[in-house]
Amino acid sequence: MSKGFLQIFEKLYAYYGPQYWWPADTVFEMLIGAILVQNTNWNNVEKALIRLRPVLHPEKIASLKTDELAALIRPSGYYNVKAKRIKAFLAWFKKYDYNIDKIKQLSLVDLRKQLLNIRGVGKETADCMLVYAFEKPIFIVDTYARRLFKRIGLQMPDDYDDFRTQVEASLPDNPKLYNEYHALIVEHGKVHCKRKPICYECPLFHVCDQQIEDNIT
DNA sequence: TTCCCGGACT
DNA sequence: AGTCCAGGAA
Repeated sequence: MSKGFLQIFEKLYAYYGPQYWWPADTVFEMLIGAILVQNTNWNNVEKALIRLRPVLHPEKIASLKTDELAALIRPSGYYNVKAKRIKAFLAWFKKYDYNIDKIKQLSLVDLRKQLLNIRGVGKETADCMLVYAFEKPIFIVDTYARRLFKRIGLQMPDDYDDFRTQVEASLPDNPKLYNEYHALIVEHGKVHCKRKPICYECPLFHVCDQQIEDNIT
């Protein structure tokens, strides 16, 4: 059991410390950021959020035309697509009077289904919203998690939900844990477990199957 | 599979 | 000039 998902979490946490995610001033900003960050690096999302700041409020963004919104979020890339997605999300959000607390009262399963019904919100985006906006306990499967667990030597399912439930099976039902775990995996993916891995001083070196010959640096 | 798309980094 | 990035839809 040296390669359990909880043990991996603990090693990452011991090395990187608390990550204080999601980096946003308000829950609404987090929700918008979750759409903006799709297949985009965070640096470009920040540029878009700075331009959005003056209208970073549900009613204000809803009152913008889609192409006006697209112009504002241009630095994040895919701006025409993302403008429509933000609009679609807001249409759903409005049904709850833009009230986060009302949405939090929904069950995880019900809320997740509703989020996945929004055009432009897929599983990863929905789960990010569930964890970082609505404080629900769910494991976020992203490219960093797939790469990390595969590299460590665990054989994981390709299917998103199969992957997710397999990880969740060995973790306590704690929203704070899932919040920290995803943040730690992203940080680890950026610092050590990159596409071309940097295994020097990797906190998971001793539980990883990565061949020594790959460890140039 | 292909399209959507900017910006930092190599 | 080429690559990569907190994806999702058609």
